[in-house]
Amino acid sequence: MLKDLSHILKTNGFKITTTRVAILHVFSKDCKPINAEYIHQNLKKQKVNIVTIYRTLSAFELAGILKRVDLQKDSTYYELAGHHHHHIVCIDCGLVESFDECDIVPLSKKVLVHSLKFKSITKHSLELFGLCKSCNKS
Amino acid sequence: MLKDLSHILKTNGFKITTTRVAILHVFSKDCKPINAEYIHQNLKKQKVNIVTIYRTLSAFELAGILKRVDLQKDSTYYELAGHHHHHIVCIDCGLVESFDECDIVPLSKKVLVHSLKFKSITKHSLELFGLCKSCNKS
DNA sequence: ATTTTAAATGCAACTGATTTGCAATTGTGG
DNA sequence: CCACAATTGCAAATCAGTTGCATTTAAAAT
Repeated sequence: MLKDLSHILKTNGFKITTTRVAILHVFSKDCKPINAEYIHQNLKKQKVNIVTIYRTLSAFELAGILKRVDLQKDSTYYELAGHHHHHIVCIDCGLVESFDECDIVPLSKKVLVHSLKFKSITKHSLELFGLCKSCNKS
Repeated sequence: MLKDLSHILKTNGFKITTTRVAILHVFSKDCKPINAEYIHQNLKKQKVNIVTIYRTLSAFELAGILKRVDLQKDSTYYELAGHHHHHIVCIDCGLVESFDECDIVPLSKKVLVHSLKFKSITKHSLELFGLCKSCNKS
């Protein structure tokens, strides 16, 4: 799997550094949206400066390796840019679950037809918010 | 119309201050999502401290007068909490247009049925991103 | 109309996330 | 193995937003 990760770096024109492989590893290990701070804490052995993590996240997003996810939290979350999906976020504890259902494309087309000012739609955000089963009890 | 605005304040248990009426006025004048900085600049005559604006925005959101809108910009945008709608945002110039179409409720229900961890869905975010007619030319 | 009181405001300082400048380090092609 | 550009770390800066506290003010009570 580590070979996979360096392959991602290579095909995107990045140098294969331990730091970047390790960062990618955190993403592929926990398959969920994470932020810079989370990565920082999960790299105890590496001791990577948080600035480097921020720079890496930006670079990876620009290259299309990572996708920014908008969870309406205080900081920016990213996940591996794999297949298209969305999230449900618990407004109480912050738990995140993914789902694949997405009917947005036909909606986008309809909206675009009615739109006065827009010519094209290239992406969308869609996140659901609610209470997870644990938090719903309280 | 100013009477309307003070009425909003009164029914929500706020004092009728010139500052707050003025802030509400900016929202009702330009019918689009705006941020603290925008309000600050559009209150030249009033000279309201930006801290006051931040506090007012929070209070109004809590009271349900304003709704937070997530446009994937650097700062937080709000608009008057009226009827349910969503936005298209130009990824080039930031232009925002609204639309009313929204099929999310049936989708939410389907997702909830399949969800392992969630018990209820209370709200959702949905914004479209693309190029407006001016920016599409370049 | 005047007093009283809690809400509203301004100012200054602070926080937390993220960015920038610059010098030191490290992959990688030649 | 060398040279050079990419990568990293460190310190300081930036930017949105928050907090503490003293002052002001709208509105309720007198």
